[in-house]
Amino acid sequence: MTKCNQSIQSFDHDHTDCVNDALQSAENVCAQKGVRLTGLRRRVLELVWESHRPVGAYYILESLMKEQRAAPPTVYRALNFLQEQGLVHRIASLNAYVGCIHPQSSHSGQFLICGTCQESTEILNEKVVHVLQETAENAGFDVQQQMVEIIGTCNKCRQ
Amino acid sequence: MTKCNQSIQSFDHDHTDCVNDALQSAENVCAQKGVRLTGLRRRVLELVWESHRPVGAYYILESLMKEQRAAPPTVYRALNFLQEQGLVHRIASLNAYVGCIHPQSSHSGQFLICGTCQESTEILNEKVVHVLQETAENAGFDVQQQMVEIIGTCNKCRQ
DNA sequence: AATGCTATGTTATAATATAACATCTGTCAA
DNA sequence: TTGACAGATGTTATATTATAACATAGCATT
Repeated sequence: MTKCNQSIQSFDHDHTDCVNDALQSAENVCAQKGVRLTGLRRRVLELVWESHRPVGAYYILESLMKEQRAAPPTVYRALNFLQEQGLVHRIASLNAYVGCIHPQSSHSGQFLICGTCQESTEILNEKVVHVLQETAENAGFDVQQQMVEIIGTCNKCRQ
Repeated sequence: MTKCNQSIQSFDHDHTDCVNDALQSAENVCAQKGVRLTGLRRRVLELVWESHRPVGAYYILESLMKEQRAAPPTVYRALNFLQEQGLVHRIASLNAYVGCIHPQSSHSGQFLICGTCQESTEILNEKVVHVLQETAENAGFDVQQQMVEIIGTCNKCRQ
């Protein structure tokens, strides 16, 4: 069975597996880094992963409020933690969050974002990473993070 | 005298020239496209250009309010127009706007954004444009816009 | 148990952006 | 010249996204 790529194969696999894999992977990453994946943080990560689309903080908040008392800072703090650990990415052009598909390797996210269905596919083009790094270096610029967001229409929606 | 690059040479040139050039260029672009660069739009563009940093919509609003009655939609509509005409870019990671340094040629913006001084330098690396285009195409994705924002520390601030 | 650190709760508010509808202004046809 | 239309702007209200500031709880170490 194909693995979830946060979008491309949305409907041809059992997404529960993807969520579980992501959570297990997160446990490992956090254990290795010596940081605490608390119940709350774990649950927020799960909520992010359950959606095939990038989800807004307030959407997560609503889901969370069905289970417990929660306010915006609750969610934002969890999301910030998850971002810092490389477990989720924030997509700036959508003000939304999406699970990272390879949290083991540190990297900046590159995304194909469909304006029609809102699904987002994370890609990782090393060539782009390097060229951008090089360009920045030539300008004496020290890179901390690369944000690449490509907005357009996905294959499914073009048909 | 060097020309303004929205940041790199901030303090070694007469920025008034840059602003004037940008406004003149905008007039030409709009005339050519048959769209109206009204007084308001022109003034908003000028305010964007006057700053060497990307400016927020509410900053522009405040400036504008010193001269005339204005409300958020006034500013957002002008900014949207300017974006559509390729005269300004919106930097998603800052929720801020910056004048485009080559509005004649249509393109997506690539930016080096300094986290220390907030200055942003627009770059245009064709290689990146092409590689991203290619990557997207291979996924059957139709690109409408490329957003590249590199966050880090600029040369000046590293010293 | 006392201490201190991290995480979470709670309240309020800041910052960014848009909806919806009213009015004005310029253009062009009759 | 006028009136009819379209596009631009004004106006009011509100939606959406995010953080500040301070209080409390939970856990680890001594």
